[in-house]
Amino acid sequence: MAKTNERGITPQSEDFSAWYNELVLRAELADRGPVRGTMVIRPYGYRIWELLSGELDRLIKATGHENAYFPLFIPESHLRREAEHVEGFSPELAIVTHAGGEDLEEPLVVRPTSETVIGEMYARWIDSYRDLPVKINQWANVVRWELRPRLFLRTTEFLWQEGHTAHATEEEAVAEMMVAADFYQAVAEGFAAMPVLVGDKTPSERFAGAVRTVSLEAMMRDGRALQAATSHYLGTNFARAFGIEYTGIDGVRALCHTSSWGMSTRMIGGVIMTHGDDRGLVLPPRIAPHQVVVVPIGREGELGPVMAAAEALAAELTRTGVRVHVDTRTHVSAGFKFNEWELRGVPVRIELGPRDLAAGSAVVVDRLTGTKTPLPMAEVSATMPARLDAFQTALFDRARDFREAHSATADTLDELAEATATGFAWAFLCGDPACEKTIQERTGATPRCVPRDGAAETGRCVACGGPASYGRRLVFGRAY
RNA sequence: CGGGGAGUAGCGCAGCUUGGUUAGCGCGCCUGCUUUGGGAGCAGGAGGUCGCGGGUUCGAAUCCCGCCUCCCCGACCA
Repeated sequence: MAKTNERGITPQSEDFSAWYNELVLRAELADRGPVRGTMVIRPYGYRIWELLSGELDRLIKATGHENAYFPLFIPESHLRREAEHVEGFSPELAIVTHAGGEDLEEPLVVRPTSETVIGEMYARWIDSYRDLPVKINQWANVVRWELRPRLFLRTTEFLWQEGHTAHATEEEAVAEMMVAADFYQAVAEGFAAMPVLVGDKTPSERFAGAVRTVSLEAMMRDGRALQAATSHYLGTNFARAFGIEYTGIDGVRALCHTSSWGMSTRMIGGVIMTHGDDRGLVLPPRIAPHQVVVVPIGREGELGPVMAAAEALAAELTRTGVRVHVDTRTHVSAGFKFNEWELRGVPVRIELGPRDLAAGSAVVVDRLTGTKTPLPMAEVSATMPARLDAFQTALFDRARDFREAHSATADTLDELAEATATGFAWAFLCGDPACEKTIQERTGATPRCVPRDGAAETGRCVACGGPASYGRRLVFGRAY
């Protein structure tokens, strides 16, 4: 365990996971629940989730999906209908065997995901090609029993959104999978300022029961990969298992092609590990609960006018659409507040004291650079939206530059091991799962995805030297 | 599940080896006064089933046995 004085947090370079744990707790994003692996999302963390999920919800609706809600409990027998699916999830299921004071006739599984219940219902609702496509999303909690929990990254219960669609053809279902991947990328890059590589999973990394899985992979500041969201083309696997069929225009009975896609509270963990530094969290303005915090400074006698000016400035900022918070606490010092709001990742701090009032100005402080800029009061709110936009862009650019600086092509296992020790490796793979296994055993890294933007290229498998599949290099990394 | 570490006040810890007053320290908390431009000061105060159960003993936070929980590192996962 790394040492830390009671005021600071363990530096990233000393112990990244200690840094992460301390930060989540100290910034009051979340706390551990009484049951191992469970998490309480505190108001500050939940607000981030609201901002993130609000944007995603808007995009989901804008692409023609409707929200609904399906039950938490799934009859165990239903889950068993899709063989690969059960097999994939069985080690992490929570099962209720006793309820209402009696043993249940049939155990109930607490949903680890809802393909099965939703499939069951779709089978009931879909009769004709005229009923298609069905495009439904739900916001829900799911439970996957975790052996090694981490707040936000891997908790036994987590919040997410799961979209489930049914289509007449493979082309439509695959296109749907890509629509979802696109809006996930828009949220990750445009709001979380987290650059992602989007592409197919290899068969061994695919979702249990899927024909294709597309994931978004981001690099954390310790060089490891985080899967930020996934989107699946399920083929007719679930349609066959649950009887999701329609009669076509030609009168022929056919199986639907389905898709599913999800983004979870893990994204918050990604934000923390993409942007945070040794002083604490750094939040992208678009998902920051407070984009600006005003810290009034002054002795008791002179605090009145300062507070009044702070409130007036805040009102002005609110009018320009900025989320602003005035820290009116009088029992902690100004210096304490500076440190605390830096720890909690507020993009811009405004210091306002008697000296500023006299000069008709305020001091604007940037969380990323620490730069303090005295500005005439009138300019503070006028320039704030642009300042926040620039901050958002700077965060994204910094994260992308970091990823590029920690990525390398690898044509041998040694090169792959070296690159993935600190970041990503781009390498060829033949497609044999045995080679993936070899690579993981030798380097700890796994293929994260086949980046859809990767340049077309051919070569030899980094593990066996055989001819490469996929027509391009895959990204490898050590995964969270 | 395997390996390592830890359970003592809200948080972080000392005390345990070598049993013995009323279990300490820092931070935080409460009250008052002074303070406030980078984690304020002084004074006073509150706060403890020493993880749980059993045992040894005149006497256990301390020694012995059993159990539970949490954290970290490895194999599966959004």
